[in-house]
Amino acid sequence: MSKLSKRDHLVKTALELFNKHGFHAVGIDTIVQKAQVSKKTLYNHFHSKNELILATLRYYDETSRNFYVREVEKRSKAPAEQLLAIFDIAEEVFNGSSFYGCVIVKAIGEFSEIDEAIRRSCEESKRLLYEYIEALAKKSNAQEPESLAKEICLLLEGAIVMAQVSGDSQIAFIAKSMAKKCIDEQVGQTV
Amino acid sequence: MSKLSKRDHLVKTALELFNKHGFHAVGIDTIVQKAQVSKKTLYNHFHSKNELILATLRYYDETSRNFYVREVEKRSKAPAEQLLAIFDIAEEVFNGSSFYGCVIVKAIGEFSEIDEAIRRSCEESKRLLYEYIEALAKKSNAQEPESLAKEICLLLEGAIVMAQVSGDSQIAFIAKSMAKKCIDEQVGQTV
DNA sequence: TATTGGGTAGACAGAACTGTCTACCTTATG
DNA sequence: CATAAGGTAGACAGTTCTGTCTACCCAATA
Repeated sequence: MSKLSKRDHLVKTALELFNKHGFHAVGIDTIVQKAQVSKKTLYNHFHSKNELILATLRYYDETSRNFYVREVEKRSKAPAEQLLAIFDIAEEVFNGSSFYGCVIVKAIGEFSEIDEAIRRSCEESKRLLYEYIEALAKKSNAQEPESLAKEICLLLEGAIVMAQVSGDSQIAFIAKSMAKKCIDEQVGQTV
Repeated sequence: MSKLSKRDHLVKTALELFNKHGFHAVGIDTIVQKAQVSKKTLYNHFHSKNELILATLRYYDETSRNFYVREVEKRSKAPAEQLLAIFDIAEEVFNGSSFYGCVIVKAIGEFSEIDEAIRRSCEESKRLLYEYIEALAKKSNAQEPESLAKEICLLLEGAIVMAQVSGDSQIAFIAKSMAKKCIDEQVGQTV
């Protein structure tokens, strides 16, 4: 019980720090200090920093995708509209205080040529996101759901980078209007 | 003369390493070893690692944007087609052996909350890219060139991330077809 | 030839980071 | 109460990193 919550707390704290400052820039000492946990405890739960990073990425992957899925279903029941809702949610994320770009992309940037396990975990994460979007595309009876899903993913990734660089969360709505055109083309004037 | 070329060589080597492994992951020792230059020489030219990073980003910004501008002009004279050519060039870049995602995005991810000068340099770099695209959009008589330029930038950034994660350079052509729709909408069936 | 500038190699100091380990504390339970 | 599990604080070893500095070398030039 307390074991799980300590571990969980460590992962959450680490995610916050990694997300903000990057993975190499944040040391173990900083993490345990911020998490109010002893170094021993951290190394009881994780054999190494890279293992903590992996756990952090898995945690982010799950909570972040869960969040999107939940919010999407909250906003609409029509699959085509759900695809569009993704961008409304993204805008709110961009606007939030803990947005520093995509932590998965950050991890790939720092580890793709250094740690194979981290690289794979990141690919998996992006693949799962794609599959979720593809499933929505199929449900909305798109003519070429794979193609539409790639387009939506591309728009989402583009919006994330633009929002990170410019700080303008409204870019999400530009991406949304572009997504609408892609969807309409394949589904035929839904919204 | 030899001074300039040493400096230049250092910057090129550093860019290669930073691009591949990230900025924090690459140490000064690695750079001087790979560049076949003594540590003293490096610190004669740059006061600190961060200054070397700044020079590296400036160098990348110039050469990379120059490369795009040159290639674009080589491929077409019509501004609307030039906007599309950007994605053909991007595909070739993605396919190249030295593509590891956008080094500017990588730098923002590692330094945006750590080093203000680096952050500003990255923003400037992306701004200059945007302005180049906006200029092309204006030349192609787009109804809303700012809006079109944002769309093209978004598609380009999205394609870079997707290519980096999936390793599939063909994503550039998906972005290109999406860009074509955006352009046609504002310019009126050009290509 | 003598000198000077700019290079090399690399030792070194000092800081920071990862990971280990000891010594102590707290809390739940038999 | 006694004990055991799991926590804390933090010293410590060993490595690595940044940045400095010394000692030497080579090539061009007065």
